[in-house]
Amino acid sequence: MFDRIDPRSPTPLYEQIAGRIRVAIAAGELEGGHHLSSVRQLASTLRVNPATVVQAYRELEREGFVELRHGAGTFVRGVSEERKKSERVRGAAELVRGLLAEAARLGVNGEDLRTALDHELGRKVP
Amino acid sequence: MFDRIDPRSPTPLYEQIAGRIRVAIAAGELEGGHHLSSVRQLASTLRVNPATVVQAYRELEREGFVELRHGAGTFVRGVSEERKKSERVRGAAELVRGLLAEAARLGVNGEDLRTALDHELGRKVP
DNA sequence: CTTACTGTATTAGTACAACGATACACTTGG
DNA sequence: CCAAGTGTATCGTTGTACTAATACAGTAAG
Repeated sequence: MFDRIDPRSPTPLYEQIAGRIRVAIAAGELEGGHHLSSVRQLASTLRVNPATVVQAYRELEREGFVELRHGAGTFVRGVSEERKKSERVRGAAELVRGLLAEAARLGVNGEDLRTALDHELGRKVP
Repeated sequence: MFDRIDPRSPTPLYEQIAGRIRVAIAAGELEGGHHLSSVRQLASTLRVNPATVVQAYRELEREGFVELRHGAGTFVRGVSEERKKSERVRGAAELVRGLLAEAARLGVNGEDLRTALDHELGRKVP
């Protein structure tokens, strides 16, 4: 799962790590109860400090994707399809609100955004 | 134009300043040729360091909204409606691409985004 | 119980953005 | 010309995000 991780990327290491695991869970590749690599193990694999992996795991914990159990390990949380969907909706709403705030800052209105989004999506799924 | 500016906001002072002026120009409240407050004057009004105002003006200059003339002042650039529109479209496209990247990171698909956007926009203009 | 594994907590170092202070250089009106 | 106003350039301080280092504490298998 971790073929390439880029220390020189502007996105922080812990974000890269969390990102991979997050999408794996969201895509259903990792099911509930799955035992993730230990902090030290993954850190060693990635040639990264254990604290960095911890930071990634903590972020995923805040988001409800995993559960850290002291002394036992880190496990993927079981999430119902129902909850997955509502989580996606919540996430989408949050992203869109951020987008609208940014847009207002730039003097771009909602209609322009909708047009742009349709355009981008249209290109990906013609 | 600058009733409140918040030093404790997570958005930097210079961004707040640039933001106000940017939307004022985009909205047509400030026309081409308009002489903006001098760096020191605005800094004094906002109780902020002149360099901070400079940073805001520079950002607006990079974006093509204003022109800084050494010894003379800072002036709003005349922008055609045509260009304003294309700028908005370009800005919107950029924002949307950023949004899609974020969404992918979180496992949120484009359809969810479109739904969320329509929802947000619908609420504002029922 | 002991050991070898797990996560936890605290601290430090590095890099960078933000903001401010100060001296410099150009423009314009008198 | 010159004085008052303008932007310019450079540096230092501060705060914060990121990463690492190291010592601590819980869990579970033997």
